[in-house]
Amino acid sequence: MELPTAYNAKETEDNIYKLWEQSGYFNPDECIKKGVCQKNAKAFSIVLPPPNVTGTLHMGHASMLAIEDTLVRYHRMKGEKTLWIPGTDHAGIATQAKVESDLYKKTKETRYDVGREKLLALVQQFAKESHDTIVHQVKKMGASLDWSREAYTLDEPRNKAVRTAFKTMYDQGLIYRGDRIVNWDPKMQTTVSDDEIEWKEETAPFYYLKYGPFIIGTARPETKFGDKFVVMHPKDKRYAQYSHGQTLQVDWLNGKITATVIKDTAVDMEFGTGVMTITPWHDRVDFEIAARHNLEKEQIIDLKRKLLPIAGTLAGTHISKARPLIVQRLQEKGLLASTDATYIHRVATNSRGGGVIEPQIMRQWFVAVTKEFSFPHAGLKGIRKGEKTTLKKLMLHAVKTKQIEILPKRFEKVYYHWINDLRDWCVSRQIWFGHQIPVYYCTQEISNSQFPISKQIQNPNDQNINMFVAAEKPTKCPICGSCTPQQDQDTLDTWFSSGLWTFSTLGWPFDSATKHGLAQGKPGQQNDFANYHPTSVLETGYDILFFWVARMILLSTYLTGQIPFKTVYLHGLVRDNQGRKMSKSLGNIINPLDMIDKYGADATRLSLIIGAGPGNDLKLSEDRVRGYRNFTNKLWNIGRFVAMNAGDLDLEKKPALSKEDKKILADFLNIRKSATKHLEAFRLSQAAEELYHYAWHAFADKVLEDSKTVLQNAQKKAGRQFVLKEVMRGLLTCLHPFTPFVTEAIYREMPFQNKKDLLLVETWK
RNA sequence: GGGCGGUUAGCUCAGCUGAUUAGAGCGACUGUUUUACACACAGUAGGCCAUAGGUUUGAAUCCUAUACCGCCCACCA
Repeated sequence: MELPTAYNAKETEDNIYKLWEQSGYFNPDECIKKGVCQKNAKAFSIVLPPPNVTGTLHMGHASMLAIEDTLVRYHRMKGEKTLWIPGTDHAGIATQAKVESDLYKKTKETRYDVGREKLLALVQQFAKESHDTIVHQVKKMGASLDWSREAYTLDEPRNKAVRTAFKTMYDQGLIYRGDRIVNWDPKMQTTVSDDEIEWKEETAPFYYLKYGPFIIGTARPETKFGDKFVVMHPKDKRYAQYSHGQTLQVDWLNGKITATVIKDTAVDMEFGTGVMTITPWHDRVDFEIAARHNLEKEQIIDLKRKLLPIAGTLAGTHISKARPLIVQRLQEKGLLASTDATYIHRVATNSRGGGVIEPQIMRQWFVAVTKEFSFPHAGLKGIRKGEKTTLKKLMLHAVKTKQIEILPKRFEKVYYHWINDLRDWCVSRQIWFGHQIPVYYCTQEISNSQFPISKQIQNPNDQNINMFVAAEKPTKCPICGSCTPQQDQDTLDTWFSSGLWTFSTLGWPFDSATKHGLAQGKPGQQNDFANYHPTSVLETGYDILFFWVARMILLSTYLTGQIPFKTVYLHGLVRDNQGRKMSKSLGNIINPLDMIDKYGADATRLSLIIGAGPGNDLKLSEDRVRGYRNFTNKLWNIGRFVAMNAGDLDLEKKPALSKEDKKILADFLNIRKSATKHLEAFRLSQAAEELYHYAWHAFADKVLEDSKTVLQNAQKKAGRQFVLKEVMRGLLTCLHPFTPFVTEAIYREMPFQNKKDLLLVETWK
């Protein structure tokens, strides 16, 4: 057959992907059915970190897909029962923020203008389109995912898992409702978790104010109305004359107030004057000081950042307008001692497209990470059923006992450190797109109450609400027996549903009678959890170690009694060739689809694998991709040479091999052995590099060149032809996980004996 | 403030448990259109492996310190 002299990735790849999909081999059940995998073979499973349905894939996703697909293909070719589950993440705040911003740009309407139902319809529409784009891109990369098991963090089976998880944790007291200080985003009108905060540096005037005999400093004079407590370090000699609990009359913003002296070690004696007043409602550190001394807390700023009646004449004024007025008043009253205009401080913002965070004390739902409970499962190594533990301890336990290994190892330390400082996790959000909290209120008892629950902040001590938690929507109220209970309007943090990902995609929760998985909802796949959990590898970027990896460990160990995965492989960030983050504003984004279009998916994949170690950032340039495109072409021509020169070999009898022939075979076997070793140790880069080097500079440059003369010799010809075909077959097999398209395309043209229908399921010995 | 990582050819990086003439890719230069491939081939140039000490028969590799670059966490009113 006449083959073109240059490999054309663009014309080949989509057809090859179709062949793979049609073969069914991405689904391990099909592999078993068709006999390319044993039913009792060792399992290898990965859940794809679900991309957010907020737009399109970037190079980071491409790198993730390349790494995972390489591992998956390798293990599939090793004959393991291999499952890679695809899915997408609804990404609550991020997605809703994107749709809200698009809506506002288009029609100048806010979410409150269009209402919950219409906004959700818009979000779902956007999510659907985004999903389709993502799936298309994922396929373009050649990812061998089992699409028959595709999941979505917000679909019905996952919703069932979320409701069950919430209910289980609530029943054991690990989810509770509490009035605590949270990060409130006034722009998105929702709480956000500690991890979702991004600190931005800002220069703002810093004011020194006279507070009775003291000088206090602040960058936020608008919070100072209610300051009745003045705090200093108990060992500060400068203020030894003042004693804890002592009161003094102070002339303040709205006239005379009674101030109380508090001594607390949280005060830094070196900073400023060593004295500060506190605003417990709007500052975490102040909140903790107030909690320690049981001090009164007062709200100053409302949820829209407007001042409350405590501000007197300024009540109802937005703080951005109020601030200069307050400074002016301070000046008039002679309370302003001095101003430092060059003060640099850091402002907390919502990294998911929101605004400046205003801490607030609010009634929200929390996961208790330090509360003791008795462990409900048997089978988790090192913890007995009924043993007292905490969620924090579970998270530490799984890694400390080496049941979970984090690569690179140095991230284990980072992980421990993060857990040690972990506070209870606020899981309720006031956005509309997400899993609605499975909490219900009896409408008989709370007829005057307002929903959503966050609005009840005006009356935080109200304990009269009759509520209950249910995994299934109740038809009749179990409290009054007659009303239709109303569901809480809040939604859950998106990471709560992604934290269940390894098992919510494998059939959890189970029907207690049949032990069959319910979430999967497909007959024949009910044993997915038994077969594939814990998953083998969790591969993701190191930037979401805390957001996601830690939470999966928490939720999986607690809810299933199993670790979610055995190995965590953390890849680095893909940066531009100068080491800068890729961003729209810098205009340095390299789009994976562009690279695939120009150079092929194989070249794009190699450029993301070679030179990338776990945890290390990768600098990518178009030159690199072009270089690997050249390699795919080289490989194609190696294939052509072998097909042209060894095609007429008699397949029936094995010819005699010369010493050189044997050496060539042995050399290749060494390379394969080494590649195997590297892959088992997750050194993908090393494996790919050695194979690359062998194919080009050993097999092509030496063996093929030498063969040109050997093949002229009638005695030696058959032996050499045999060797060329053997090595070619092995080389295609070993390279297939890295460059699946071109190797599959060559394989189709090769005159091999007992060829499999696809290289995809050729055996890696 | 605490922690972590990096510093090897012009650029991007390998170099795993110490002994290599210190490597690869891209780029540069010279030559070659040879019937697998010019997206190629043959060759050339280019490195006191950040700095200073130490351990060792032997260090790019292990230890200590310093400098610079980067990242993460905490956060000071």
